[in-house]
Amino acid sequence: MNEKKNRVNIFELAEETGFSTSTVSKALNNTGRISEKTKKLILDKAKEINYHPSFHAKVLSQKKSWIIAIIYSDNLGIGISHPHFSSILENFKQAVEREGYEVTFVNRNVGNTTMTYTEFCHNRKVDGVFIVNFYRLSNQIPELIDSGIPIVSTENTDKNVTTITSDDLVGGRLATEYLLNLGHNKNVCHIAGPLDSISAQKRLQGFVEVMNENYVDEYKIYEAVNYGFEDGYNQALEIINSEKLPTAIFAASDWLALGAMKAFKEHSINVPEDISIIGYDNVEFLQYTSPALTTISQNKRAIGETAAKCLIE
Amino acid sequence: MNEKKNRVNIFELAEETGFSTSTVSKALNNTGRISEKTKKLILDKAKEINYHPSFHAKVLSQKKSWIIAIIYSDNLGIGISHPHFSSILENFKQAVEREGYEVTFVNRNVGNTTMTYTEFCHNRKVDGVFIVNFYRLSNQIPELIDSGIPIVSTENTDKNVTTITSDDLVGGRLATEYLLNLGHNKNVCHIAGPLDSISAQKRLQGFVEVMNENYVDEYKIYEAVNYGFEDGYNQALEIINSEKLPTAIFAASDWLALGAMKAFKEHSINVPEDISIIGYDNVEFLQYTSPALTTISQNKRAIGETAAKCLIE
DNA sequence: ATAATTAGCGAAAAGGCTTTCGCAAAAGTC
DNA sequence: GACTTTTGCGAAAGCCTTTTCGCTAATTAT
Repeated sequence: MNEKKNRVNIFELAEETGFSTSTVSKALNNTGRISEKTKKLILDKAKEINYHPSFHAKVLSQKKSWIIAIIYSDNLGIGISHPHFSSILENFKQAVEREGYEVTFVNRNVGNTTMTYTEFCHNRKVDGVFIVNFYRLSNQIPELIDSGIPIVSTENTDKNVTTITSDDLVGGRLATEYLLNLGHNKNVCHIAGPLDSISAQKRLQGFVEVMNENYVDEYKIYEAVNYGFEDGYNQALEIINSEKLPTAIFAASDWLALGAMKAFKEHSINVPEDISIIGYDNVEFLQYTSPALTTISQNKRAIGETAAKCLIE
Repeated sequence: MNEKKNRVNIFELAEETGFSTSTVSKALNNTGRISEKTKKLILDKAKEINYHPSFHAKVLSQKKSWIIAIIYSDNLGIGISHPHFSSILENFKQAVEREGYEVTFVNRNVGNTTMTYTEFCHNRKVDGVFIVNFYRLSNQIPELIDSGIPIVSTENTDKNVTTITSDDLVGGRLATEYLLNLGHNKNVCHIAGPLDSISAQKRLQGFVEVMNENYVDEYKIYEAVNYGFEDGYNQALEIINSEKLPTAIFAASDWLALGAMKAFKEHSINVPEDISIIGYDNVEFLQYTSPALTTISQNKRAIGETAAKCLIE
């Protein structure tokens, strides 16, 4: 018995059972011509000697890696700990894991060289890519799309990429209708997200549509620099400095809403007594704070799972 | 020109440069006997034809995968989207990526078989394991420790595992001292975390120590079932039903604190007028809510980065 | 000028799996 | 019973690197 022997491999299993490696392989992968009897024999033995095919060898010889690459980039640099997207990601992860896949983050500076997204994906033989929360789209994305690797995205990336997103138009409408139903039929304002993002555009569109449909023309729109807390704060300051304080605000994200609330509080404007605010995204923890923020919920579970389903086909 | 050719591999690079594959390999890995001239020649060509060594082949032939496995398990089932741990994880990830490593989540049910942690790690040839927030320690952990794979953990796992954790004892003391300095020298209570966790024990210990040192003996301790929002809520109900309402509370986590606040609010007990609360963990978003929760901060960046450093050695 | 090192390089094996293809035996056809 | 088809299995090539070891050619030492 050699002490420093390597892990048990397919040859060992072949030897133990008396079959050839190819037969063993067929048994394990449930493929090719093989009798039930032989298969069972091999599988039993495999379990007995605790054999698991080497992951990397398998990837090398097949084309498939059972790995899905995550492309994630946010402006805040908080990565995985973003309350909204981490939740989408988690649900996505759970869904793909159920199908036998796993996720990895693309990391283009590996070893000494740096690769493009496409190079990374080919190099790793990843089976698919999930683009989530891409801050400003990289110019490498078109190349990635051309490469033919399946992609889904939470952002509107490209006409050729399946995009999973909650319906921002409907969401925008819902939020606005909520405010109208509260009785605010004048002096309503919308703090929009950065309007170069499709989602911000759609939410705004929903807002405007509902306003028009209800013949409300006294509304105002502010465009935030971004979706963050600070941005909400800044916009609120502008609002406070405007001639007439609105009675209701639809903020395009929960962070914007929170930031705005802080500004109002600092200026002794009470929410919701003096001004109503509705947010967007339904970041989980907000249900625990007070005053609880009314918010339009995006179903993160649905987004994550649908993305997974689409990718796996 | 064959159309359906595979990716450019080391043979191609060898052919292009006129050297053998072994020489090329040496050039790429900066190893073995090779002249500077040859090395440069090869590296230049590599860049030119856009060659990147196949990840999986490399892992297969070396022992190293440059992968670190994450073992994560929480009671809430929210995985990666846990506000506290995701932040630690993100910082850890960034730190190891800087060193050329990447992270993957261990997923024991892969393919058709299910593996133990150890099997998974060997199978993937992972170079290290980061255990973060392990809810109830699995009985597979000892086996993993024995396997010799480097491990660090955020939880007190085992005497043989390096554990990176903020100093809960000091934290517990700080929180308690804060309350004392506010003038609460009687009728203070502590909502402890589940006392089978070391961190809960330490925080409690800190509390008791400071109390004794200041000759305060009028304090009470409640043990929450877990660290969550609900648990805090439930404990607060108990507190409310007790004979005498405390004037200050040190909660062992921000969630506990938040849950408690909700209960108090429902019973028209105002925070901080009627009762002071301090939390623990410094979950980021809490700075955005109001009333802002005072909290003992755990430096998640430091934890993540230190863990990374320890693991890589 | 000769002997002893050293530097530079390549052939081949190892790492562990899948898959094609061919062959013999078993089964089915008339 | 002769002929075709199906079935079960194995040899060998492919996937892509790294690494050991031995062989020249170039240096250095004497």
